[in-house]
Amino acid sequence: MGDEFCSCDIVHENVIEMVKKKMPQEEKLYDLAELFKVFGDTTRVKIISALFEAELCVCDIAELLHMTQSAISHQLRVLRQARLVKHRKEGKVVFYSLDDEHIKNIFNQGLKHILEPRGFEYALQ
Amino acid sequence: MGDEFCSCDIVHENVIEMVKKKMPQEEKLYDLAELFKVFGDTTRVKIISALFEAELCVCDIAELLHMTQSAISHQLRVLRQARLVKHRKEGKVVFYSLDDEHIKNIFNQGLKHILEPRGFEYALQ
DNA sequence: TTAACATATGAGCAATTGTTCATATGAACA
DNA sequence: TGTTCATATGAACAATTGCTCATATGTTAA
Repeated sequence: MGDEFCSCDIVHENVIEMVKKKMPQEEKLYDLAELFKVFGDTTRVKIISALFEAELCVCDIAELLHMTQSAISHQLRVLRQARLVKHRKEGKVVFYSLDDEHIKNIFNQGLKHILEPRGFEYALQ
Repeated sequence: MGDEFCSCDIVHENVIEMVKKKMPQEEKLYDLAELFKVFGDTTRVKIISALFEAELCVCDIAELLHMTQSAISHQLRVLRQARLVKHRKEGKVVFYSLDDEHIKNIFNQGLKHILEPRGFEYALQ
């Protein structure tokens, strides 16, 4: 028994079967990773964080983050495609804002983890 | 006024100042991005998802995900360093489990976003 | 229409990342 | 002690990513 993927013999087959049955579909987990990937960049996190406070145009964000308009525009595209921001045009100016109530929750849960005091065992790592 | 970062003149200075004051420290946002980066990989998401169901040894995970022991071990290292999993040794075997109550919340909030029906405007993108 | 401007986008490049392969570590047992 | 086995780790390589630069798009005003 056991695939070629692990050389070991002590695989706990019954536990594996149980876990396999309970796990979400592969596709959902893939999408989930794709979503978190979007949150996994400092620039994008900053943009999201800024949009919590106010609707902003591309130039505002560029100015705020001290980055080029192009760089911001590229990242806004990623955020748009992930359905995290929406935009509203007013003449030449495009205003961006957050598009989802879940975003703040995801964000805050993440912050809770970050701010949690580190246990003893981790001080050693 | 305005830095060299954005060529535009219509920057909303007052809004920018307000947002700048309200935003979390740069360092916290960096750490947050680092955390989400860990969630932003299919293999790691699968590992976390599996550990929701049961404590597993490295070989179990490798078998479950049809991946090599080495690949899994490398990823467990990343998860350990992000304080997302903890390990327990029993002889030669190392059992991994989740290390944080927040993880499930982050995960579930992400799933809510994924599962949300897409709005009309996004069908066009 | 033409000029000016706000934003979007494609190509290119450097930096980062995830896997594989080979090997090291460290525990159990003969 | 030496062997076996479960896991960890370093180097190398391919794939991905985020930025820059140049330019395209689309809107406003002269």
